[in-house]
Amino acid sequence: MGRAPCCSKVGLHRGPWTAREDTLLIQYIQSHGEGHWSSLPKKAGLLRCGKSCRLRWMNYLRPDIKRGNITPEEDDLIVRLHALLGNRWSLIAGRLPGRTDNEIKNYWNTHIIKRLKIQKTSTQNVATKPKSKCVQAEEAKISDDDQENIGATTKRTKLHLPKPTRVSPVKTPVGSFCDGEGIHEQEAGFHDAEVPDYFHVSWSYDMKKKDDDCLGEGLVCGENVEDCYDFVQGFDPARCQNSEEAAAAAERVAMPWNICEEYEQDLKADQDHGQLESFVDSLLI
DNA sequence: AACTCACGCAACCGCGGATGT
DNA sequence: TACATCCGCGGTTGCGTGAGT
Repeated sequence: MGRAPCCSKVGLHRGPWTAREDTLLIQYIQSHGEGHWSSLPKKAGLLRCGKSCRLRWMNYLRPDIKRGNITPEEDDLIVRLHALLGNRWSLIAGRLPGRTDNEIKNYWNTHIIKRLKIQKTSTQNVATKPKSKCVQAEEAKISDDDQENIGATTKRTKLHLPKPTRVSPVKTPVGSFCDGEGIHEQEAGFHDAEVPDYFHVSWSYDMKKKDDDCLGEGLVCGENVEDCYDFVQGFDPARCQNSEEAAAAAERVAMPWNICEEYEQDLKADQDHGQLESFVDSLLI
């Protein structure tokens, strides 16, 4: 497995981009399109490495990038998606049109973590209404992060979670969903006794490439049953308090809930894993 | 006015999967 | 099959800037 040499090793420019460099990159991509990043700098007349060009384009120069502050709606969606997906910033960004993974990652690390820490502190000092388990889950993650950061100050270690892949073993599921009141266990909806293999079809970058808005992936392709269930229940308009909230939830993730119903009917009606595998595949095409 | 400090964000780094030869 | 290269990702760094003293 090789690795492209970094800029410093081949004497290329580093650091902030100049207006001239931006112009060269924009002009080249406008006339030749994205891609072939390794050869792009030379062709475009840039003394940058391909990775740097790609990063600059993806995170800053792309015309479809949304500028301005993260809205409360986007903030809420980031928190929800992070509870489901963890630090998979590119997947989270995929649900926020115009936002980049880098931007969301920065926003999370600066604004949201700080806010959740403040919430944690305030709720520790004042015992009031029981805290949402969603918030608790995020706080637990943050505490873990703190521990990792403590270690990182003495020795920088990197943890690379395995990329999700298609797996087949059937796990014992624990139905749960997360709403404003917390995580609810064993609620009606999914079936706890039997979980077909296809339920464990994981998030996959390949699948995602087939269709960025492939809604089947969120419905049936979570890393595990909990993820699927959280995702579905967390955004299910049918479980919102009123029609306005439901419409907003549906619009926010642009998710056709008839697929969910169809899926559940299918689950009840047919335990043939082969047929259901095909059903899942059909959703992913 | 000068200095310090904390914060936000753009950019870099290294890893590993995907793809090509 | 083995190796090289490309590409995209998440983690991290470091600089610019504004607030506070």
